Amino acid sequence: MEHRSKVLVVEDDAGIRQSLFQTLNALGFVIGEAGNGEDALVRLRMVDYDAVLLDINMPGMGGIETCRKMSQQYPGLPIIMLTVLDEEDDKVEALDAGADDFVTKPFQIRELTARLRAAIRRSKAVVVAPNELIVIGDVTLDRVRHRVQKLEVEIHLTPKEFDLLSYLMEHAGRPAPYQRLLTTLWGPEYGNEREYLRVLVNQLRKKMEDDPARPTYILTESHIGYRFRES
Amino acid sequence: MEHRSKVLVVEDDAGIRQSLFQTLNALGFVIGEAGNGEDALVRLRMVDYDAVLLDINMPGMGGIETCRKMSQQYPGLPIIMLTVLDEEDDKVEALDAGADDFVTKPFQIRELTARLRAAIRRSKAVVVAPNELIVIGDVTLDRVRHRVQKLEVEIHLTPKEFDLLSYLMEHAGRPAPYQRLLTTLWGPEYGNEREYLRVLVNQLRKKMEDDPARPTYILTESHIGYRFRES
DNA sequence: GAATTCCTTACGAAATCTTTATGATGAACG
DNA sequence: CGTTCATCATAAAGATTTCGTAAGGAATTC
Repeated sequence: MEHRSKVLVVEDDAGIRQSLFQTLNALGFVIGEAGNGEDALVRLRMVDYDAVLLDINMPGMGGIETCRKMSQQYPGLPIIMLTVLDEEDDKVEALDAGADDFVTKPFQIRELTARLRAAIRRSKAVVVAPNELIVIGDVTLDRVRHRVQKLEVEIHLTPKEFDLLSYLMEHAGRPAPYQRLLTTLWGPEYGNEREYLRVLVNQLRKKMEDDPARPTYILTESHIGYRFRES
Repeated sequence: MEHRSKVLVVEDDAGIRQSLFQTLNALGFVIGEAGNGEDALVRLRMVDYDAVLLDINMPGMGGIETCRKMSQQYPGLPIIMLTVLDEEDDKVEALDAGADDFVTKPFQIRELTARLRAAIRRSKAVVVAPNELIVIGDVTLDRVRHRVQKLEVEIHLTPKEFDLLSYLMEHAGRPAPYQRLLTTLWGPEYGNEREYLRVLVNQLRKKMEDDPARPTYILTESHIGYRFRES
């Protein structure tokens, strides 16, 4: 079930590469390795990676140049660069070359994975947006046919309920503030009518949550709004 | 390889200035000197310094006033003030005037350079990574998803708690004065209600510190405010 | 006109925020 | 060296806001 993200590690130091391989592999990532930029580009042509971990200091085609080529050839591919402390100027260049984020060596593996996951999540989110089909967990929302299914079973929603769910699922993972929900659902002049929202959420939960009192899909962010759980 | 940082030392006492010059120069900094505030501002126009070391007690335009002018004219320029022991009010004023950090005289050169380097690193990092993910130690704060994790496990925070942590982590390493925290969290009319802040900090510590009585993340700067530890 | 959808109100429960009180800590002072 | 005073930490109670839920009526659709 759980989709293991594929990450390409590009690093000339075989020791670091090895250690990254072991650690990330143990954490559930599928790792590909490359010792230089050219090699990395070849591997990208063969395998569909979810992200690239790229050392900025490499002999031959350097990290910056590799980064530029990658982001040209594979726009949207998350690239995280490994930089050394106090070489902040490199980062500006790297950003320009299309890097998404940085981790400075020596790094904590926790920070690395956190940024890696965040970058992958972001890249996926972009794909979802123009898509007419959103699938999260057991729930499938078809924006074209205006239909919602949970575990292959159709759930009948009223138009307002559908719009709410649609908005929440599109922004799954991040809280949707009351105000935004109200204005997108009812119009700009409605901004304070939270009661409407409460009632609507309640109806929606009754239709799609196993236990409306203990929701697992539509979660409430107290004082802020609501958010759909992510994947 | 290592880019030597340029630091402007502003200090009226020629002896201290001289000694700072020698020490910092030996440690790899490129030093510019100014004997008063006016002179310092002139030099800033000519050279692109990475940081300023500014004595708070100076004849003519005092350190505070100089600091205010500098941070207005060069926002983002790290300013570290040299204060004398037990002049807490000066420190608050200095922070308010735009200083990043301070070192109390008499100081250890080690502490001075540590703060100096930290301030420079921070200033560069801000330009480079306007990131929604802040990772410090075991704590990860995601501003987009409005979530905080410590060691991969989620910590539930109320909105106020989140805002406080968010501000502290964003400014990690430098002291956040009461006043600023109060006005950013409660609004401009709140400036003296330190009790609120104390209680809020206490709640936050209970949720994220291993031992709230001996905090390692949210440190208190006596008479000044609070400071999130850096990396 | 029957069914569906939507709007509106109401109220107990829960979460969050504010306020007060008390003990601990540490610096200032005689 | 003990006292005084201010700040800080902490707990706990009280006030306020927000949430969930049911229910009734208006508007709309079929």
